[in-house]
Order: sequence, then C-alpha cells, then structure tokens
Amino acid sequence: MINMIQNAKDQAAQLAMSAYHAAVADGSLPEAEVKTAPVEIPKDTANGDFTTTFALAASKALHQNPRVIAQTLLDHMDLEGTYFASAEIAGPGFLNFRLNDSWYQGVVSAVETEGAEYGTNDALKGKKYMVEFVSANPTGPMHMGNARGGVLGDTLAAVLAHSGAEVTREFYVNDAGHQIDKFAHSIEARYLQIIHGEDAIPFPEDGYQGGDIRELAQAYYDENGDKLVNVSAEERQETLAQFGLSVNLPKMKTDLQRYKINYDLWFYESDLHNSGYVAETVDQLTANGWTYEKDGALWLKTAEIMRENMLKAGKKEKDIEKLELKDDVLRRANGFYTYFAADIAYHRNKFAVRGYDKVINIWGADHHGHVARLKGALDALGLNGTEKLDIVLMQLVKLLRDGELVRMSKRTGKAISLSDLLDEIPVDAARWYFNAKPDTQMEFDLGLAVREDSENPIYYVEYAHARICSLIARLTAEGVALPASADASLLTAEAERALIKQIAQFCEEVKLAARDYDPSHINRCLQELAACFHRFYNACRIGGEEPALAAARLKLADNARTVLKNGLKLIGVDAPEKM
RNA sequence: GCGCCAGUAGCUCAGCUGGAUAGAGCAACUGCCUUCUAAGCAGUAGGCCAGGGGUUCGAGUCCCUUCUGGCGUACCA
Repeated sequence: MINMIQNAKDQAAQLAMSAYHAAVADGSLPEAEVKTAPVEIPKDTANGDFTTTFALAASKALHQNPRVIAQTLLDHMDLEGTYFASAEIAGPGFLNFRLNDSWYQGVVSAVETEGAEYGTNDALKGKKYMVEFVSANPTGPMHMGNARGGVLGDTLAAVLAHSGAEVTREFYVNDAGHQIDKFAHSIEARYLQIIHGEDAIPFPEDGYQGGDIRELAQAYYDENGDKLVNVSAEERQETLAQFGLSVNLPKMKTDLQRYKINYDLWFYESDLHNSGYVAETVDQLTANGWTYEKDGALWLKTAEIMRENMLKAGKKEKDIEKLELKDDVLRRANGFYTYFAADIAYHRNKFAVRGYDKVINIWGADHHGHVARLKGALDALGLNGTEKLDIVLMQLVKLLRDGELVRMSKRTGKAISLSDLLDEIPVDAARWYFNAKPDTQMEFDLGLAVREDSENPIYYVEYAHARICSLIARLTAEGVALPASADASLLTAEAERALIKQIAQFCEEVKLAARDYDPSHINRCLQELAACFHRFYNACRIGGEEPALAAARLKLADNARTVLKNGLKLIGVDAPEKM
C-alpha cells in the first residue's frame, strides 16, 4: 500500500503550494486561481529526482517571469522533515527536488514490511469489477487471437485486483443462436455422411468445414452408432450440438488452463434464452419506448440512442449525420432473438442482477462497430453503459516464423490454434509476449520466443531473479548475514539509488496498468528493474565489503528479488530460483 | 463514401495526458570472466517522431489536413 513515488510527489506539490500561499500572504506574489502543483520525474536525474512545473504553469496567471516565481517559492520553502535534501531552480523555471536518505529508507522498509503484498494499492477498494475475455465461439478450436485476449484479460484482472478491486473473470459461452445452428447442421451432415456416404448427404453451404467437425461426428457415431438416424431432424441436431459442446467446452477449459488462465464463471447464453431473460429485456426496451416493428422484425432505435450520446459527448450534428447511423434488429421476422438482443440481456444481467460497478470486455478489434451500440442499449435500459462498460479492443496477432507469415500449423495443416502454439513455445514466453498494449497490431515471431538468449527479454528478467537467489544462498552460506532490514543511508552509490528508485516505481506501474487497462506496464517495469539490478550487481560487490555495507547490499538484493517475484506473479510468469 | 485504431532508430516498442538535449531492448561495432550466475556489465554508432499547416513561453503529445497500414459499416456472432 505504501507508494513512495506518490508520497514524494504529493509532498513536493504540497511544498510548492504552501510556499505559494506563504508568498501570497506576505505580498511577494499576487493571488490567483492556481490549482495543484504538477509534479513530474525528470528524464535526466541531473535535473533532480522530482520536479514541479508550478512556476511555468502559473506564470501567465501571476503575470510574472517563471524563474522569479520559482525563486520566490524557494524563499518561502522549508525542507526540514521532508523527503527532500534540496530544491533548486533550473532551466526556464523548473523547481527541482533532490531526495534524501529518509525517502530511500522508506522504499526499502516498504518492501520489507509488505513482502508479497508490496505493489498493491487500494485505489479500487470496494469496487466490483468483472473482466470478460476470450468468450470464443465453442464451435471450434480457439485461435491465436484468443491467446492474446486470454493473457491480456487474465493479467488485467490480476492488476485490477492488485488495485483493491473485487474481480471476477468470466467466459461467455455462445451456446445459442445461429452459430450453434450452423454447428449442429454441420455435425449432422458429417454424421449422416458416415452412415449414408459422403455423396448421399450434401454438406451445408455455410457449414463449418474444419476436420474437427468430422471428428465430433465420428466420436458420436463410435459411441452411439446410428441411433439418431430415425429421430426428427430437430432432435438429432439438438443432440449433436449438445454432444459437440460437451466435447469442445472442456477442451477449451483445458487449453486455457495451459495458459494458467482460470475463470470464476462460465456464463451460458442459452440460460438467458431459456429463463426468458432475453425476452424480458427486449420487453423492457419496448416499455421504455426504444423499439418499433418493421418488416415483421422488432428493431431497436440504436441510431437515435447513439445520436443523443454523441450530442452529449459534444459531437457536432453535421458529423453525426455523416455516420449514417442504423438501427438494429432485436427479434427477427422468424421470431428468434438476435445475438445483439442476447448480448444486451447478458450485460443487463451483469449490472442489474449482479451489481458490477465496472465491466471490462476484451474484444477483437473486428467488433468495434458493436461497442457504441451495446453501450447505448444499456443506456436505454437506464444502466449507464457509457460509464460502466469499458471495451478493450485488441488488434489481431500476426504470427511469424523467421520473418515469414505463418497461417497454418505444420503439424496439423490447420489454422494455428491456441494449443498448437503452446506445443511450440513455453507458456511463460507466450504470457510475456501477449501481455502487450492491446491497440497495436502485433507481430509474434515463433523463432524469437523460443530462443533462450539475450534477445528474449523474459530470460533477462528471470535471470535477474535466479541470480539474486543464488547470490543470497552463496553469501549467507559464506557467513554474510541477511538482515531484516537494509540501512539505506549506506546505499548511496548511483547504482544502489537507481535500484531503489526502480523498486519504488513498481507501485506506480501497477497503478498505471490499471488506469490504462494496459498490463504491459508491468513487463517494462520488470525489465528495467532487472537492468537496475544487473547494473548494481556489477557495480557493487557484496562479498569482502564492510559487514554493515555488505548486509545492506545483500538485503537490497533481497528486496529486488521480492519485487521481481511479485511482478512476475502478477503477469503469470514463473520466477525461477536457478537457471 | 463514412467511421475506429495505429504510423517514433534497421527491427520490437516506451515516452508519466503540453515540459529541459526524444528513450530502452534487439541487431551492428569496441572492450570486460584466476573473485558473489558473462542468460551479465560498460561503451560507440544509429532520428525530418509518416508529410504539411496551425494553437503558445514550449508540441512526439492538442486542433486541421494529406498519405500509408489494419479493421468495421448484416434480420452474422
């Protein structure tokens, strides 16, 4: 919970603000509307550890030269008892602060007292979050995009939990609707082909061509023979669809578990239909006046809802015109509800029945046209979808091998599935790589991920962890005691200070990852942390140093180990003790 | 057509919501193991931040525009 970066920022801001107020009080600066003082970390540590741009930002409102403002602030500032050893003016009017020992001590002490909890915060405490991800169609094997979405969703959930939220991981099973009909018809055709011959039974034009459909039909036939030949087509399809799902779903669970992904709940679309919740939801929309009938179908006034939302968001009327917004069908002329209707019901359930404060869906970027419509529909139900539903769109993954685009698996000749990928690369490498910023198109090189050398950043980080483990084991065996706490006043070398700062930064990155829904902040932070450790390791020896210094350094290494381990755990990667 | 996302070193990407001389890693080149893991460290080189306009003390970041790539614009899911 202790975040020393935040503490220092807050303190620097407060110092600047109270200096300003003091200056106003004695008349050396004019009174003006000044908000908080922005505090940043300079890129170059030559410019201090923290800096405030207060003087630059306020220069216009105060009608004063920024450097003069900064000097006045400095004259009214007392650093006694703060985290700062000094403050000075630089450049056009930056006010740069330099940290003292008490801050560094605060960081190492935080790691020592918090241990495995270090890095958590309570920004989302008391909030109920759901992350719904993958939710792949259960009619066939999962593909590469599902691997990326799976890792992203799982890690994002972990990051949000680290920020204090109560998080549910959910998989939405599309076991109803058109896709399932297609699935049923496809298996049915293959099943009947087994009995009557391929030529006797036509395969549906839009059916699933994959070999897995044949396997399902064959598996059913092997178990049950021609039992379904003389029943009604409806019963036959229903039975085969259920059989297909009973095979496919456990397989999906197992495949996801290989990625170390475990869901809290698998939610079935069919339940929404069977319980009448979809119908009830559509009726609710009708009761609220948001639907109309046309050509025998029931339509949602999506265009109108979205128009209002856009106007509220400040979009111009003429720009909205250009969008040519269209309404959506909720219930088809044939009486069946659309996927969209079920999706609205599903999300209504998330908010109205289960009471989530925030729902995050990870979707493929090809669904982006659906985002505003779903949010709008929830708004029409009075559920504030615009605010409470966040959709993370994920660009697809291009799979490469030695620079060449890979479409098919060498082994099976089929599209590369999620489990094929894990046959080729270690799960930790997959988790590390797929934990990337969602909105960039990603190229994933199979050759790179399996390489066990420095080109592969995951080994760099894991190596740092293993190195520390063996360092501690070796030195404690040689009689260097590992103290309960590191004395930061002894750790004044540049490499030591940099390492401590990066340890502090970890807390910030967890916060940023939660804020941006981008857990790759953790990857980069760990890579930098590993780099800081390796530099420290090379610059500062432990064995043979003064006992007090050796102890402090060894404990610092131990603290770095704790943070590396916490971070790797957060993104679902092992922290090996030996390599 | 219209819309959404992206375009930063040869490659993969950062850039803290407008701050100081644009940063890492990899690849290339030069050094460092009789001493705690060389899967490491130190260093060199590499840039019209896609192009062009604007907004201001100050722009990779904000606005307009052009170009390039991906995706979408179903009584599919």
